Amino acid sequence: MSGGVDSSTAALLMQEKGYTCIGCMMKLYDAEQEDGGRTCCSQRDAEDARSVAYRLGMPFYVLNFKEEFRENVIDKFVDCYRNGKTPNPCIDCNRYLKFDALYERARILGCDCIVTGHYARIEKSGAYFRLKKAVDASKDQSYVLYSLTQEQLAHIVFPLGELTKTEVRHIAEEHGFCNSRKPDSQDICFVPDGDHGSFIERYTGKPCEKGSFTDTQGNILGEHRGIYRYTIGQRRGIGISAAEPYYVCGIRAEDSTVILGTKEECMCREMVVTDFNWISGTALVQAMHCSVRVRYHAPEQPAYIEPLGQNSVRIRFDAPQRAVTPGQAAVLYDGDYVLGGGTIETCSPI
RNA sequence: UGGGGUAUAGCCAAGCGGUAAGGCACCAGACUUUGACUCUGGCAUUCGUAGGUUCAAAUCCUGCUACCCCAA
Repeated sequence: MSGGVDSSTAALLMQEKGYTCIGCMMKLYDAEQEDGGRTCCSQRDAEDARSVAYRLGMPFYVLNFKEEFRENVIDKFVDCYRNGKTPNPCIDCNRYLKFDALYERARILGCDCIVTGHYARIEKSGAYFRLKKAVDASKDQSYVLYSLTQEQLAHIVFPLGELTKTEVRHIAEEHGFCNSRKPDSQDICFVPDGDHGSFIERYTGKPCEKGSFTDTQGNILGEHRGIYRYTIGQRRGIGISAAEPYYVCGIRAEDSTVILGTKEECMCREMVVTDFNWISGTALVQAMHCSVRVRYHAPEQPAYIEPLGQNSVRIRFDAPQRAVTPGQAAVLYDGDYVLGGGTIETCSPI
């Protein structure tokens, strides 16, 4: 229970189905500042979660996962950015914390399954479990859940998968939850001010690591404030005026260079995706066509998928895509079902 | 110390006597359980400077200053 309306409502719905539940909140880090509840670990969030648990008559535990979070989310986040890539910490948090560390702890507590407020569905199909998009397409979170294994899927329940956000808020309101109108969380929870560049400098203790902006020909256009402040496709924050806006179309960590170009120069046709997880538990053997999502809120794009060893695939889009970004997740879909996903390792310009 | 040209926001730039377009950059919101993208809004009481003409001047005239080009 994060203290938000979704996990609170999930707890309620599970209890209404007759399950005996305990409320758990993960303490993931020490908030640098308490700034009005846009994080997931503030004092306020804990009070909200506890308040709901109390109202539902559930025991409520705050579990300390600061060490695991630091190792598997924050450190990875920082390393990823410093390697010129763009991390997705929410995916790592799901993978290593919510559905791994917390799952382990839940078993110790004698629980049969974990319930979260994610908007996604799990379906049993024969001996297998399938991960499916939420009914509310605008809130669908299947993208950030691609790393789930069959074993995990067998012990997870997503009670909100069939509901819309509006319905969830309505249910929370009806039950008098104090967080029924709480704004949706946003930004990286451990960087509440949104300035991840400065966060990385504070965290590593290293000052601003400047370097050059160049165009795609290698001409120097200016000086940047650290490669970790940029991501592929980014327009704002470059500070160079020209006839056309500049977009980041490449980041070279070796010599700390950020390559700028036009919107067209950010297009990509093919990428290699590693650390791949197939929801079915069986790796792809034969090349195939399916749909691919390369960012959270983006429609899937048709593409051709080829296996590259056990854990990697090569993906060629039917049509070029803009700003495909190493470090971000590529998730494969067959209609509403998630086939699997992995981390974008490299992408090649058109 | 001969001739010519240009000076408009952080950058580029329209305007050519009637009350400062646009683009880039920047800022603020919206969107968003990652980073981005995108969208909306804001951004020169003032046109290098000092005077003059005019009901009215960024626009015309004069001086000055700065920069650029061509000759030396």
